[in-house]
Amino acid sequence: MSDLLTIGDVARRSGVAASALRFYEERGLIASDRESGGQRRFPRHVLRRIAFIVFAQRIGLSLEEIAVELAKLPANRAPTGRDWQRLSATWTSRIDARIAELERLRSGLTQCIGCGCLSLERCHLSNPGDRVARQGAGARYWLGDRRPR
Amino acid sequence: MSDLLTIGDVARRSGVAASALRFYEERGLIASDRESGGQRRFPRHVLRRIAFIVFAQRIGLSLEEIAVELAKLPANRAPTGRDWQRLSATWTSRIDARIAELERLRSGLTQCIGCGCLSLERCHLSNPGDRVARQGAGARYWLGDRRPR
DNA sequence: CTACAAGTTCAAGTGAACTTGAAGTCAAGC
DNA sequence: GCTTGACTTCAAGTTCACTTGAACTTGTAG
Repeated sequence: MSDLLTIGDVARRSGVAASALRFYEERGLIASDRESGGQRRFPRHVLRRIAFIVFAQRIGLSLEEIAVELAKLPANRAPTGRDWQRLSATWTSRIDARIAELERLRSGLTQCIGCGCLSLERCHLSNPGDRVARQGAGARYWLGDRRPR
Repeated sequence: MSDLLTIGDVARRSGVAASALRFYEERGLIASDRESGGQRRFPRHVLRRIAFIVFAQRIGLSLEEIAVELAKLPANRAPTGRDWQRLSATWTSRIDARIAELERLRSGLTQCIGCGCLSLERCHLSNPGDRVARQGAGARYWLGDRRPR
């Protein structure tokens, strides 16, 4: 197994479909060299980047947000453990916020829905806006979202 | 304010757009009577149902799943607090599972990504398949999903 | 050298959850 | 009785994150 991986290699090793990898490349989340014939050759460290993408999605970030984060990595040298940790630090708070929301929802579920306060504006389980359960275009101020404009 | 609400009333009171309410009705999540002229008139208790829908979405259920849950409510009488609580009981475990996953992700973020184990199959932060961060068609067995067929 | 698996691009399709627009009808206030 | 805002349906559009298909080219094993 050489130092450069074909798209098929990367797909097998990461569990991410080749079509998705091409899509990520198109969106600038990963990069590849090209062989003389035009085929992609990925440096091995792309696997780490892909792992990060998968993690981040699972946490609830959009590809666009992930791209922004990944852009913060140094372009000229291979990212160190410290680089990665700096990125992920931001997210810890995001995860915490989402956990807190889920805990609020859990108590709201047993308390509010059963008791009836849920039926109106009194029930403000606050804290909106993370993307995992992001607001559609419709505002839901039951959950603390701002009122629709 | 009478006992029957127009779609505009419901939209204002729930914060859910009228177009979304029509969509929910089409999908069988809520129901309405019609006036002679054909306009919708919603019984007041639909607000509770809508609150439930919004909650459930926030937790991560799809509309289809929510429809299944709501179908368990007694059709012939107004649901009691006990009815609602029976529904939401199922979800508590779901929320707990999602919280657990987020906690795993949080530690994975600081430990695995920094250290390098994330780069390959050794890193199995298990437990797949809730819908908030649901798997796309691409499998990601890094996160414990089954391998693609 | 040839077969054929694996790669390429580009356009179009998918599904979830809605929104938007067009074209028309209803209902409430004056 | 008329105006005006709220409502109706239906079809088509939107965003996200990909996948699928067609038509074609590369690269490797025998």
